[in-house]
Amino acid sequence: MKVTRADVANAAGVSTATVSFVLNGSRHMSEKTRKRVLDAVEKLNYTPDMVARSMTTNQTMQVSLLVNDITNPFYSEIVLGFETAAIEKGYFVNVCTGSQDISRYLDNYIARRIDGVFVAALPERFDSEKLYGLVENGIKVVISGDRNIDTSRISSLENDYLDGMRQAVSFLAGKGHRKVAYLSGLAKIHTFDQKIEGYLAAVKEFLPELGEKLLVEGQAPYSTRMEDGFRMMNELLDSGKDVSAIICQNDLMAMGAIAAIKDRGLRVPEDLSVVGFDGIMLSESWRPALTTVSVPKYELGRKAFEMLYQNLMGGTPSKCLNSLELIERQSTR
Amino acid sequence: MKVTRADVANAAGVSTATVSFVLNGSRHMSEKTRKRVLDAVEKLNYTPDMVARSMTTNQTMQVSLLVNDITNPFYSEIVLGFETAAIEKGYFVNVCTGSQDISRYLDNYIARRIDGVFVAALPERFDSEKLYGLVENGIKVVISGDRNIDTSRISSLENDYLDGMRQAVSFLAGKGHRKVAYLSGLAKIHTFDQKIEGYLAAVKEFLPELGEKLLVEGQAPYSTRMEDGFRMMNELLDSGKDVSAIICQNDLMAMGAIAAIKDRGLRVPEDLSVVGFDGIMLSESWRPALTTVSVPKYELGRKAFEMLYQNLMGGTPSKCLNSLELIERQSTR
DNA sequence: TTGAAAGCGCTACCAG
DNA sequence: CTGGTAGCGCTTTCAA
Repeated sequence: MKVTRADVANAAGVSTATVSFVLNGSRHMSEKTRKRVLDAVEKLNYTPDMVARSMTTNQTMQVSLLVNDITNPFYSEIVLGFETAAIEKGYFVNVCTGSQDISRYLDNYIARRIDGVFVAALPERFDSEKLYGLVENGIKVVISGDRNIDTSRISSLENDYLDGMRQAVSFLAGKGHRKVAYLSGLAKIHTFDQKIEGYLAAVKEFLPELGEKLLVEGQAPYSTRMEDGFRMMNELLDSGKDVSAIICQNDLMAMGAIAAIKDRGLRVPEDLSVVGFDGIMLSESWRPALTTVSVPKYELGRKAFEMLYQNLMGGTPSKCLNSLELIERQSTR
Repeated sequence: MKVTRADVANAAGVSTATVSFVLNGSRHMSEKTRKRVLDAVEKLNYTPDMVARSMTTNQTMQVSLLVNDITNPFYSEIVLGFETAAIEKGYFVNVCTGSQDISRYLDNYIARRIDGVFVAALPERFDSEKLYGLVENGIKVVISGDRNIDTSRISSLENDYLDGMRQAVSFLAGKGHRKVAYLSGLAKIHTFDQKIEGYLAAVKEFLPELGEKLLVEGQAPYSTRMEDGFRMMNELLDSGKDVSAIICQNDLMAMGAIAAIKDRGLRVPEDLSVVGFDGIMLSESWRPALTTVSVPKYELGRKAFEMLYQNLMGGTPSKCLNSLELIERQSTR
């Protein structure tokens, strides 16, 4: 029923080995045989079976991208960049949404012999030993978001959030803001939100007089969605603390925060300035358009695949630090 | 190096067949042997190789979800529902973003022996013969968005956009709106945007006096993103046509349209009412919060997998029509 | 320039 | 209740 290599060989009057050689171009064949085989392939409408091929080549030509939360548009563009680069090199891409237990995906990678993975999920959500487990099983991995990783075994692709936060605080301070709050949305464990660290350092540098730090933490493992921004902004407002500008962990939270501000009859940026992070497409169409510290998402996705690919081709794991750029729009004054 | 079935058999002092039987529970084994095998598995840290297994079982336990545009949050929730249901049944899910040539994904499904696919991409973007090609290769498929599909071969899961549009127009007419426009964003080929058909019918029913139809079409294959809504709204406003309410193909376009309206100093809903489609999470946090015809996205994803699963278990392709619900919020008056 | 055949790791039929 | 073993479709070494 299913057309196989043998059928093609038969139809072309050659051996299965010959068919392989012409199909994979792994050996020079006479033009005549080549044509005979190709004609047979065409006639029988033959499609090579990647599963069987994987058995012998020991590679699946499948790479995976594990994102933290597919619901956050931040990841969409990363996915696009990654996929585009991967397809160019003939890989099939597998995106995993992060909606389930992360370890589960990781186990599957081993069982399914995925060639490489780009993990863009919060390291709090899984045991990083598992990552090294992948490596031991011959799977190449690139991670984004865990600065404690052993870069001799796993490639690391980070964004310079320390500097990004510095830009944000410095920008607001330059506009005359003295009371700048940060809605983190991540748990206290500072290791995972470098932005907290960046905020603390930048406040010290630019707003030394700000006594009590206006830092709002989230709940474990993370609460960085739009509704979290909405809720946390309300909490901040309810607390009666004096604040004139808010920095949010990401654009989604910033949007939620703005909704909360508007619902109280306050205006952005007249009464309160808001800056986000990520620079998702939505941030531009949102009204007021968001001032945000933008991450080069598409490029990040591409870069991640490139790092993976180098590793796949025999190179050693590498590391890379992306710079961020503040984009001024309408939500700040 | 890699620990295999044979190693386990060896360590447990049994045959590979025995190992298979206890691991798959496909035959009853004595408690003693069972334990011996399980211990060996544990000790050697053995993971079954799904690739090899696929070779013999002729199924990969992998299903795929092909969305039109991962960038549209509408799909995120569908993905979540689909994935959750699939994982419950032990399937590995593969989401394809739709950023590339759709046929390419389809070809890959065959080569990689994917068990089943849920296609939620616009049928304009690929040759539907390809879909039947999948079926011929033993792949089960569920499609959403093509009402012309042969449901004896492919399962169909549609949303009742005809009724949804009827609800939208009737709702606006009930509010006293006489000049209701529709920003479609899809090409003229009415077959693919049932909403156009619904709009025309509903206008005829509720607004018979509306002479010139206020229908703004998009460019092929589709232009239904936020910036398209922004652009099309500007075009409509520039045209000087008299209009008091706008229905948009989806929420994203509605948001873009609102941004365009606000940029002209007009207000929503005071000057213009706007209703969207889909009911994405964002639509609730947007200000003004969007009135929208909501699609049960998570449930739709789940349902899609269930249909696929029935088919996979030997059932015949089925069909299903989802009802929609209008949610009134702040963008209409 | 081409072919034969030995696996890759697993399942499941046929024996015992 | 357990084992032997023939494949699944493909690649690639070794011979011809």
